Amino acid sequence: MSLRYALLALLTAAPMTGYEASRRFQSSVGHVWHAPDSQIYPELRKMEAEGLLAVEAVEDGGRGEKRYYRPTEAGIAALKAWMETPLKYAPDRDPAHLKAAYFEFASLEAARRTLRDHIEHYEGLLEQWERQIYEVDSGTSQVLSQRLAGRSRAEHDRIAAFKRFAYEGLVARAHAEIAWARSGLRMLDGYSAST
Amino acid sequence: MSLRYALLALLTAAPMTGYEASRRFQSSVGHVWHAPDSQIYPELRKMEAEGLLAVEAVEDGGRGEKRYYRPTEAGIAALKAWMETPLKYAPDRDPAHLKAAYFEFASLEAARRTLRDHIEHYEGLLEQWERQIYEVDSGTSQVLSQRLAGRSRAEHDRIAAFKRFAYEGLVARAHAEIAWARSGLRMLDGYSAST
DNA sequence: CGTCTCATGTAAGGAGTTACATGATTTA
DNA sequence: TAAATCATGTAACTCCTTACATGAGACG
Repeated sequence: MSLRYALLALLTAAPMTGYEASRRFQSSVGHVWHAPDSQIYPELRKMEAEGLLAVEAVEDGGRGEKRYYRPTEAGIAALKAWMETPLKYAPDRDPAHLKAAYFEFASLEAARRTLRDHIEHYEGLLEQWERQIYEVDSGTSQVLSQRLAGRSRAEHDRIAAFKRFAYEGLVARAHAEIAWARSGLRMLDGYSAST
Repeated sequence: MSLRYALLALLTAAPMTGYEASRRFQSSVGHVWHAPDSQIYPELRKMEAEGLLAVEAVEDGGRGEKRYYRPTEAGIAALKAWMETPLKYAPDRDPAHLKAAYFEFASLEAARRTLRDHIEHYEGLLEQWERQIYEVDSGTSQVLSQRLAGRSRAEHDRIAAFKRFAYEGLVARAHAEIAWARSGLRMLDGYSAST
């Protein structure tokens, strides 16, 4: 259910075609809510049908038309309404911690490998998220610049601060995961030394 | 796909009926991989059909029979094989951080409320997870005691250490989430003071 | 001449959620 | 006598994943 709000939020920056939306999704909201093209296109259609998005069709030199999506007032209202309602937290489902809890069924090498993979995984994300923070700070994010166009200075700061805040949380999480996996590797070292 | 491994892991502690499995699931593996009854029963049947579980049916005084599930050798092998294969990480999909990134569409009160809810949510989980650690340390966990029955002392320590390790990771995560939300509340205080 | 990007999806299937169904027995 | 627990699920639905389809123009 969050996908539609992620899309609405993205489209408030500027009207876009489905293609643009799915490209930019990945470089902005997608860091916090992933969705593949195959989900984005149908969802845009559905939102159009429900009156949350308006479409402006533009001729595109012989090869059909481009469909620019833009949130309607109902769309903006839906986004705001979602913001006012409490979140539903998805129940915990974490394969890495599940595996770790049952490492007695794994070989020592496999256990080490999964922890190293965990570190690598979160280091990759960390890099992404830190780059996002950098882009917010330096104003190099295209989506964010569009979003800020025509807003007051005070709004700029708030909007950027919120993005920064969200990414900071993810960065902190990545650090916690990496620290955890490292402590696990140390624990495993204790067991390999004794056998 | 992890559900079946969570179930296999649970059933290695002792043979159980579907009902017992779904009760105990919630007080052990369920903290790390949630699943409702409606998913557990069919999955047990499927695993039985695939030869990963064996069933011993016991008469249950007039009202039918109880079906005790126990992992077969193939089941244990499947669990071990899963342990040796690298994890697939689910793409990021985090409604709390999504919301936070677009707080400009929320009222100040709603933003505060979502952060306070976030804190409350993770404080609840923290309590659960810390209780799990306590149960591991004090030997009060029934599932864990069954699992340890008939194993050597060295194995005891390892097995308990892995459980502890898994929960420590979750505890660390909860602390990180709480700290993040608190910092968000401070940020919002800055904005409410200035308006 | 082939691959990349633009531009738009469909189709099949698995995983998870929510709500409901049934009937016995134990506990308050 | 009502509610909780034991014991077992089914059914309908949404969400997400994976793989495939098509056809134009641009780039090397």
